[in-house]
Amino acid sequence: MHCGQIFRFKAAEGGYEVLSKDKRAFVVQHGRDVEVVTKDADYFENFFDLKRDYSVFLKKYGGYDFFAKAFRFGEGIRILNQDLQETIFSFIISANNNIKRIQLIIDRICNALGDDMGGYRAFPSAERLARAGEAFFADLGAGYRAPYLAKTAKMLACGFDLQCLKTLPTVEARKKLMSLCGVGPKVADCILLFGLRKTDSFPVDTWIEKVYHEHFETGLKTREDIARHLVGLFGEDAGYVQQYLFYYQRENLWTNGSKSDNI
DNA sequence: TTCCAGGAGGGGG
DNA sequence: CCCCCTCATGGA
Repeated sequence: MHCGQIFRFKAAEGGYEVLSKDKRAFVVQHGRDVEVVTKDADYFENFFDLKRDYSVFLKKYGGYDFFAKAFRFGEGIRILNQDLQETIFSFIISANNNIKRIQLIIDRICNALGDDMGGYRAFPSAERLARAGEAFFADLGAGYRAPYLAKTAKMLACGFDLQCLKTLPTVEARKKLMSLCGVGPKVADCILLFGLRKTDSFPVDTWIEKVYHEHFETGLKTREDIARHLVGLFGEDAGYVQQYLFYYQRENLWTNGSKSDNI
């Protein structure tokens, strides 16, 4: 839950309450197994990508020492299949922000505008977000992202074609996503990966930039170049590899306060 | 006080 | 195309 793909979850009943779109699940870990309790089993089976065998990534990339450690550390990670609109708004908010505050802002948006589902609230529609306007987002503490959110909500409510993105090649879908206000290269990559399952995407944020310079090579400078290089290296597996590396890097710097992991 | 967080938009060259 | 600056907000 803590690998930064999803922002609507909280501790509950010995595990977590997980919200996606207008649906809810409770997850509890028992040793190596995780129990998922929900009324929408099919939705969350797809959401958590439960049919895929993730051990193949260790077999393929275990030769990279840093990846092998990252995989074992983050074993159980899934690339989530999230609602596209929710993913778009969530990651616009994520720009130059920290996860705790991203969670807070999204929580406030749902509490203010989401349908009451009986015990929790749904993520509001683009139409409702568009009606709320820029001031609404500013009042919630979205900061300078408030106008981005308002503009993108308006675009999505006014017929921006999200449907075609699923069948579009990754490069084309990326270009189209970046025409949304507040969606640059990195945010687009997150939307491609978590909202459209384009796994030939490698979101490069400040943490992945550190990973790259510490464990790969240092030839490339811009995040765009690094992302392109890593997609070239891992292809359709790029998104999976990225997630293990991101989680490991971030969690280690948190708990140890230093990079204790150079190999 | 300064730095940092799952960066992006805008201007100028 | 590139480089540079600025943009809220809150915690460390």
